[in-house]
Amino acid sequence: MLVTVDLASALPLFEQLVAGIRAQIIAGELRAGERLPAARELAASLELNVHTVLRAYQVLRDEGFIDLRRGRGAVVAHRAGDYAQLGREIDRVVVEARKLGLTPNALTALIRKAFE
Amino acid sequence: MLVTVDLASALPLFEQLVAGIRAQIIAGELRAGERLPAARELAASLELNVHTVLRAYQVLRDEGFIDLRRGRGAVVAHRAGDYAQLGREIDRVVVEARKLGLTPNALTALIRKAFE
DNA sequence: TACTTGTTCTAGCTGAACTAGATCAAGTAG
DNA sequence: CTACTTGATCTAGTTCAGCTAGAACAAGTA
Repeated sequence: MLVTVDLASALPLFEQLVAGIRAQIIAGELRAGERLPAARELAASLELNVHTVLRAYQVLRDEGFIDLRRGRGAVVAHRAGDYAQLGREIDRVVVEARKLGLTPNALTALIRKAFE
Repeated sequence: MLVTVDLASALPLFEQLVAGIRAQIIAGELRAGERLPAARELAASLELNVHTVLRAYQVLRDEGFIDLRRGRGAVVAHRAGDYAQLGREIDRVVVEARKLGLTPNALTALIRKAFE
């Protein structure tokens, strides 16, 4: 599993981990039942604190993307739904936003408002 | 102009101001040339610090939504583009995300990645 | 039984966000 | 010219989220 982290980014480290792993699950690069590296292991390879990785794992669990159990580790959950259509919709909204010269922040803020 | 702020929100106050005003400009509720309240004035009515409002105004200026000049205040900028299509695309992507049980955070993270 | 691995707790550090007050500079209005 | 308005800039103190660190605990595995 390939996940990278940017210390200079404005996004919190645990959010970067969440985003990276979540994107891979949605893209099908990580399949249901597949096991993620142990938190201590991933933390060591990324030179992060265990707590940071664990927090990311807990967010992914809360969102339903993985299952966590002591002794067994983190496993990609079985999740219903086809993400292909979502990907196409996302591409379209990004194209439209770019056309209007919106910043990523502006677009995501608008979407967050529409989500309420 | 109606803008509200939620002290309990995880979003920074200045971001909430930016999002609120930006949304009104895009929705056409605030028109090009129209003047926003003076920073000191808006700060007083929302019980915020002037610096917080000024920061929001500066973000909106950086994004091209308003013009700022000393003595004259903040004025909605003339901006090309039709936002109706964007609104429809946003609605579609939100519907799709809801269908898949995604959280707002998950959706915005995916969009941010697609924007890169 | 020994090991793995997530869970929980305490604790300290850092930087962003917010507030506060003061001063400056560009523009407006009399 | 003068007084007022209003954004720009600077310093400074407080609070809180994020990150790190270390330890002990509990559920599961071999």
